[in-house]
Amino acid sequence: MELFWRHGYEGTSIADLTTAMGFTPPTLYAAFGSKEDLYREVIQFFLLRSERRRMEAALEQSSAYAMLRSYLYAAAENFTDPHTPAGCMVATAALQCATENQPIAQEVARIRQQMLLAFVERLNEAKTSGELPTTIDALALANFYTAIVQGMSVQAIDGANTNDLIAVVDLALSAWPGEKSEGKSQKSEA
Amino acid sequence: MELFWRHGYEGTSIADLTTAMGFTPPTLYAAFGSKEDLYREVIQFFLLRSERRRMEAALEQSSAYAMLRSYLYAAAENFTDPHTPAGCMVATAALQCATENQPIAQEVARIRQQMLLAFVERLNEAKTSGELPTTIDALALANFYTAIVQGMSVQAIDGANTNDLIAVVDLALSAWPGEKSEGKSQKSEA
DNA sequence: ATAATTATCTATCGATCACTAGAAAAATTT
DNA sequence: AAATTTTTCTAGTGATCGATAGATAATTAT
Repeated sequence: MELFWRHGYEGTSIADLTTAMGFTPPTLYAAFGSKEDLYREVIQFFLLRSERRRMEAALEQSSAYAMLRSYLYAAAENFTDPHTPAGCMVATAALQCATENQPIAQEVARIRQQMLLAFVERLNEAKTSGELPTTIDALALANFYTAIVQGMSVQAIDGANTNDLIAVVDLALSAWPGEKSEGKSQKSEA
Repeated sequence: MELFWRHGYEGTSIADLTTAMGFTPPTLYAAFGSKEDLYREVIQFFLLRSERRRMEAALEQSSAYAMLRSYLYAAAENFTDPHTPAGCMVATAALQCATENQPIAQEVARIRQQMLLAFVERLNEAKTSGELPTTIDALALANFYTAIVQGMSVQAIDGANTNDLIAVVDLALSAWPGEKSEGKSQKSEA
């Protein structure tokens, strides 16, 4: 996971993987089938380990604003965690790749769309509950906060630290077009 | 340029390039030296053709807010221009690559930093002129709008259209912490 | 027209790509 | 302990990677 995270799908070779894991190619192929299968498995592992945890904690918040704040602060921390490669493994993964690897790019893009849709659903709930004006375009708002997450991933890869990203998050939250009600277990402001 | 733009540095092979250009490898090497040299030349061409034009038009605006609006609207259009590959060739390029291509990644990252610094300078001018409160953190604000640009590039690659990105831009502009004075040749609102 | 130069070709270089057949070793079962 | 199964290894597959030597064709200079 760390190799794919840091170098991407095309930038990581079978030799890199087997060297890092301490065995030879046949063992890798017996265990994972192919490089593509392994990458898909790694992405799923990453999602369970990082992304899903982040999203589930965020969705527990009682307001959509608090959900976004929770998610974005967690992203700011995780993208700059010194124990893992910088950035997000899906937010900015496989954006450009060779034609033969297009299926990989599409799969990662599909996961990004799912992340977006989770935001859209939560924002629509907020419109129903009255937290957001019904005139708000939930998809546009979700695209905006998703863009922030993707931009944060780029900047983390470029060397930004946690505080840099928190400053970006605070500015993004200032664009929130509804009441800024608190969630039930909000984090402290930075 | 189109091949590198669409498939990235690692995703584009010499065979891809020579086939598209209609000659053989020795011709390419006689003309450009190496794949790496060619890529650098392509990036410079891209900057002159797209990025610099966008930035110079934006910097002509008389207010920092109008500059940002000009730049972001131009990006929304350019990133989704059907005549060119989606997204930006530098904003989201070479984020993950093999160890041996790290120099390429660093060069593109350096260009991203220059783009950021141009924003920072303009925002500091805005603080001097009184357009922005002196309490504003220009670097943080520049990081925020740069993140938006990078996120827009990701979303353009994922299939977003111009209006999708304009909606993101409008939300980003709503976070502007100063007076929203108009530039001398502003574009119409969407 | 001939000579010199430039440009492009064919054919290939060694290295590395993802991947695998078949043998050897380790673990498990009887 | 012997037989079976599973795992991992050595050693290599053909394909493609970026890049090049040497021949040929096209252009330019004399």
